[in-house]
Amino acid sequence: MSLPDDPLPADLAAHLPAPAAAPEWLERLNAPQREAVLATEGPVLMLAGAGTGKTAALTARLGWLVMSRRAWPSEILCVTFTNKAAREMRERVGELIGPAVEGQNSIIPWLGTFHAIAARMLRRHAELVGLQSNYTIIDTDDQLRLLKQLIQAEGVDDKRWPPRQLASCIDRWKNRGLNPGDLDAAENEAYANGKGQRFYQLYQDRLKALNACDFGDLLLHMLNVLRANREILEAYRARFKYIMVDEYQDTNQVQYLWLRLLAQGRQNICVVGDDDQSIYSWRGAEVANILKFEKDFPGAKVIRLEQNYRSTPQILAAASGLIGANSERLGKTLWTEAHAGDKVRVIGVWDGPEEARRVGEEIERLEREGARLDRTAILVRAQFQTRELEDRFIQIGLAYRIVGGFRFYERAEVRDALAYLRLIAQGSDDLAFERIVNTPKRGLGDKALEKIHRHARANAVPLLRAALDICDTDELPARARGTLLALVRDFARWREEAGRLAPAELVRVVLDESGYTAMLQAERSAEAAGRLENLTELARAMEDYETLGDFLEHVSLVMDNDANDETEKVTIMTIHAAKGLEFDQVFLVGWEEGVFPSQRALDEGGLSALEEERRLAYVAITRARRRCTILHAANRRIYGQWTSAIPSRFIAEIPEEHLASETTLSGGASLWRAQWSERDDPFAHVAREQPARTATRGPGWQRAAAAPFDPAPRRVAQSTRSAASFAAKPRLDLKVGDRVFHEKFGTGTIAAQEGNKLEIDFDEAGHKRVIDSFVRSA
DNA sequence: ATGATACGAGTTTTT
DNA sequence: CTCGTATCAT
Repeated sequence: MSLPDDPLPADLAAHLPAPAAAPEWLERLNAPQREAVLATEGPVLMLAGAGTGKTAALTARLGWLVMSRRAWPSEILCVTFTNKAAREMRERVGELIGPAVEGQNSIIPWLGTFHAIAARMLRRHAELVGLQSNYTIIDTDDQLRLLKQLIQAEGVDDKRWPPRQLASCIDRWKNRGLNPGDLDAAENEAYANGKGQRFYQLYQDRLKALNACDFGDLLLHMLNVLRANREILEAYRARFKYIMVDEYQDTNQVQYLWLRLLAQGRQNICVVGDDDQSIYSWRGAEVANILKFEKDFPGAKVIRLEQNYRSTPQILAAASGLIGANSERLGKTLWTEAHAGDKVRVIGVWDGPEEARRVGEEIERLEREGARLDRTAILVRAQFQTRELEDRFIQIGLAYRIVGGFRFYERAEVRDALAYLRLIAQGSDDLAFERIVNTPKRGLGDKALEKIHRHARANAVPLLRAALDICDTDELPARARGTLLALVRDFARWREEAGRLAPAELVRVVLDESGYTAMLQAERSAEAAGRLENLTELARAMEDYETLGDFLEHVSLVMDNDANDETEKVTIMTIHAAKGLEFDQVFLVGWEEGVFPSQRALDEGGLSALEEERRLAYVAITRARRRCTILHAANRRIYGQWTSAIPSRFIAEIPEEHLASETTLSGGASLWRAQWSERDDPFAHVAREQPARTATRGPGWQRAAAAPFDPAPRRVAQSTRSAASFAAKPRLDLKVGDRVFHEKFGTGTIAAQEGNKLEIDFDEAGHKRVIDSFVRSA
């Protein structure tokens, strides 16, 4: 077995500097980093604490392998978890060796995410798992629709056994490298009383029939290929002289098995990770993989990167003290040469709204002192916490951006557009057809679709073809037949045009002629405006691709939304999303029992879940370069219910000498702290103090955390007016009664104007107070 | 076929 | 409370 050759950069050798000379960038690394770079042979475990220059070391190693001519770029496998990380590494390697090989569009061809690399390998071996090499990769949305169809076809109640649950089972199985035949009885029971295996098998069969696979399949199929075909495995082993893996603590079982197969043989595998930053066990990551690396690869060289270049000693000590409470660590001692800096601040407030006000004030204060908003972040445990902050920031006119939520290609409008394109590229893409047949509304509902389906099954043709055929019959009402025929003809025309037009041009034409654009324009909401923008953005992204096929092949794996923001904004995001990032100022909100650590972790996951929450807290604190402020509220409204809350145990676990506590509550922070040392059980005193007031409504997890609190909190004075906007002059171009447009709330009518603050009755969002600079005349 | 209301569920997220 | 889905009524 030999693999098709990658295009080797033929001019590389000619342009590389003499191999003997140690490049200057190698000298700039610290001793352990350099050691990790130069230890090219044999297994290496690089334990890289937060902010210790992990990426620098990894990219230097990659560069060194090439420049010392130990391997051609195409002989190095370098795996990351996110496209972002892959992109960053590619850029940085480019800076090291790039000048020598300018013009190469891919300097290291096998540098990418697990999924991108597996997808690429699988294109070569698709037939071995019953797929064609032009298979499509379906996303979660398609996956769920497909599963739902299967569940209903089997006559199983999809209320009692939601498709989501089945999807997560299948995902879990695939993450663990299990094929349908590998499930044991217990796993089989996990869905619909022992129908787990059957549905898994049905789903795989259906995917095969559609020439499609899901994300999990990319790795599992490839694992199956490597396991079943010795000669293919040997060919890859021969090819990849060196293997590098980033964020090894995040690998799941199938990724681990996949790597182990490839790395055994030469044993030139270098993994980088930090067991203290393992925060993805809930999606299959196994910290055990990094903990047992030395056993898997005997004689592995363990290199610790412990010099931190990011944070102040105070922040570092706070984080180290906290993570020290975890067991089963590989153990690192982070140190820094930086000056002491401020202690970590802990601020106790009365309730959620006060927390948001306080964060706003602190940020405005820092801003006046010269801090940059784009180097400031507010990290939350869960997405719902962003709302209060957002409300407050809109009110005081503080520029912010919220990271997370839906990724670009997951947005409905983008997926709709992609469905059109997929159907143009492949008329047999039934999932795409179903998606857009009545979007925009064309009067083709369930009835019509059902008939098309029947026709398709009867003649064993794809839905699009069946739609054409059914127009020759009188099965559909004349009206529906007309629109359907028009749609099918549109597709025929678009397919022709696809050959002539650039992809970006094609998508504009399609969105226009299908009426999709018109549909959004007709809807005058802020959301619709945003959607139109997203579609423009999609077309722009397509300009980088030559053909429609090229674009579609890459879109599901490597599209993400870098909001390339022009204005300086504060970032609000989850701690998970912040991993790998750093900010001068970090605000950590909602550090209360039940919020962080989350109640779910406390209820369900036992000690290991709590320790993961603690690692999350560690990640959160170590994002901060200069200043770290933790907030917690005594009362919080969750799902409409006021609940009282006690400070997170994580606050108590931070060594006191690195904390500066303050509180707006009488009694002070010391009171809370005292309660903590009293008992290990976080709920002990809650139960003691308010035994009779257990809530009878709401999800169990709020009940366990705290008794409902009433009456509504009212302790803190209302309306701490933002200093920045206090004396501002009103805009002369606006007056009460004017119609205005706000990018978040849509159109509305001005109800009152006071200084630069407006009260607006929005058509959809209701009555809001906003700063006038955020609206324009409508 | 489409809009209106009831109902239930409700961390973390990448590919 | 607030969202999305499911069912129902038009």
